[in-house]
Amino acid sequence: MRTSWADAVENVATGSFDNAGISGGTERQSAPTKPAYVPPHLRNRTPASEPPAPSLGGPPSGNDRSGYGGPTSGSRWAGSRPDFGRQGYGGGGRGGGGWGGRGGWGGRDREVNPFGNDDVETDAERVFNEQENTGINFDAYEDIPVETSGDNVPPPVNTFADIDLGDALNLNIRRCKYVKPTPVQRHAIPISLAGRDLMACAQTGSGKTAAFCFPIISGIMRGQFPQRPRGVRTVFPLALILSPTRELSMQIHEEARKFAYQTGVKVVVAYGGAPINQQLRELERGVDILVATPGRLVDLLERAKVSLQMIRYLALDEADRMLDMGFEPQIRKIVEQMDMTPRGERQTMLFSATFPKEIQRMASDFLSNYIFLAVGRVGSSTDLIVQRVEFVHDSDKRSYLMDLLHAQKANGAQGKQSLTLVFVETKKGADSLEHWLCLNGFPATTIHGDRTQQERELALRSFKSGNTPILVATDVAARGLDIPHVSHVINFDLPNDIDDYVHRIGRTGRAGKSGLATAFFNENNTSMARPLADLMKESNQEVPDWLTRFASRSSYGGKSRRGGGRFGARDFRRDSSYNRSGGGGDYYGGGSSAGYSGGYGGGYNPGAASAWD
DNA sequence: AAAAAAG
Repeated sequence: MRTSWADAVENVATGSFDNAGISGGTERQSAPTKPAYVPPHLRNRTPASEPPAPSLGGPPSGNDRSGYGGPTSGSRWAGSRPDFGRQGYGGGGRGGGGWGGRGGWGGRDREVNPFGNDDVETDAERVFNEQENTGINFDAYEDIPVETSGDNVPPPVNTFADIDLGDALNLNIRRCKYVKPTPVQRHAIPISLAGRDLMACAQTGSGKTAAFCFPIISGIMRGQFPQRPRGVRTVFPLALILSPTRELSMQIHEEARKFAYQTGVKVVVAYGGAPINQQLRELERGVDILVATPGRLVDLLERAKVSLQMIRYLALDEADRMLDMGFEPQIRKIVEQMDMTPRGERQTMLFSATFPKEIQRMASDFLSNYIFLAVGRVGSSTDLIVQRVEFVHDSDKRSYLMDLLHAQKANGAQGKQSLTLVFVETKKGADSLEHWLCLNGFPATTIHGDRTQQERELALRSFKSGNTPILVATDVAARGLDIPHVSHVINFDLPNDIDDYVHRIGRTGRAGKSGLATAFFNENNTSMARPLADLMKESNQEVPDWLTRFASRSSYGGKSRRGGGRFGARDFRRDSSYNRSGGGGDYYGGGSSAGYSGGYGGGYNPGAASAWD
């Protein structure tokens, strides 16, 4: 079934795109004819040396589609790849030449080096650093449970060298000291490079950001895009990355800037709570990839500072959160009611560690003939995190907390570097606990949505640096934040959703490091007893007897169990209750997907079913 | 019921 890379790509190019659901309802305004977009790596070349560009001329979306659908076009998706992109931007500095492509860039400022120093390490250093930097037992990767479903799933790769990401990006990968792709990267990158939509479920701390950034950057470097209008005050990013919190957007931006360094791909971030004028100035200097939180983006769209009509890539990080009750209307507005390129004509990638079925169903509105990917963690789920639950009445929580913090301090072995993240339920509770900790001589700070953005960022910096090694946080810090050296996550108040718990404890045990998670449980948390006990059992944790008793007593109103504990979720399309609806044709390209008719995706390998069924 | 996200 799986053949070669090129075949897989070819299959995608020649048939299985779902175009059916799109052509009807979506009418897009024709943009005026524009000169062809010059990709960054070609900007200082003479026309004679350029590869034949697909003819562009009509509406940007329509003909770009034919551009990557056509097998002979030599487009960025197709199997036939001209060698542009492989040379001319390799040797470190990308040389001075004035770029013709973008207006007003003649005196373009020098790109700030996002890496501490620009040296690419020697091989000896690389070997030395390999374990320290990855910390992951790569030998165990063979055992990692992986589930894919959907049509013609491209096969995974084993090394970055197996994928042609381009010299500039490869150099940045080395600068980041990434040696091997993580499991989610091994699977997700080929899928994205093949132009497919993707719903990816992978554990916290498993390299998801790079998994969606690499294909986006690579695609923009190679892509042929219509020239974006200049001289207007509206900017036209090619890629949009949305995340649920400002700090996470900042973090993604910082990472993406490293990956995009010296590729000519410009990454800009926009989020609320910060002066908009500075962000506007950044935008006006040019943007290929926009990283944003929903509120600020809607603001920018309504002011017509940003247009989404040239978006080719849409990525939602923490996608399940983005589509939950609070966020969903805003996301729907951005994706469906503004001028966003319709699904099928853009590439959409959804990533999260958890993916409830109801959210998957909603998310499929944004996707076209997508591949579902679930990648487990090395070993069993959350193997690297030791989870403890203690029964603590609300009135005793503070003194219990103090005991834990004293013990941590006395332990000392982890030293100054050891950080403790304390989650509470409410903003008020966060302030009050921080105040109390400080009164009692514990160096604590707090982050939550009632603090100013400046205070939030200061708190996070102070925590990261070890200056205040205790951070009291609401769920604003539950997802995605990569904070090295968090050795202990304390759920002072348990969340009401097991998925939130999973994300919270995922702030420790990152990048192969071990971590400890302690939860305070009492009679107010009975609804969490069952899912918590199940989760702990699945991750080989010791479940206290009293919790088991609570679990068996509690009626079960929560969400159904995750697939065997190896994954955050499984493809809802494989759930029989969704297959009889007949709406399935929506997702599988209106019959072009013979491989799926049995209920399993064409790329699914039946021989391995016993591993997770 | 709370948290996040615009000002």
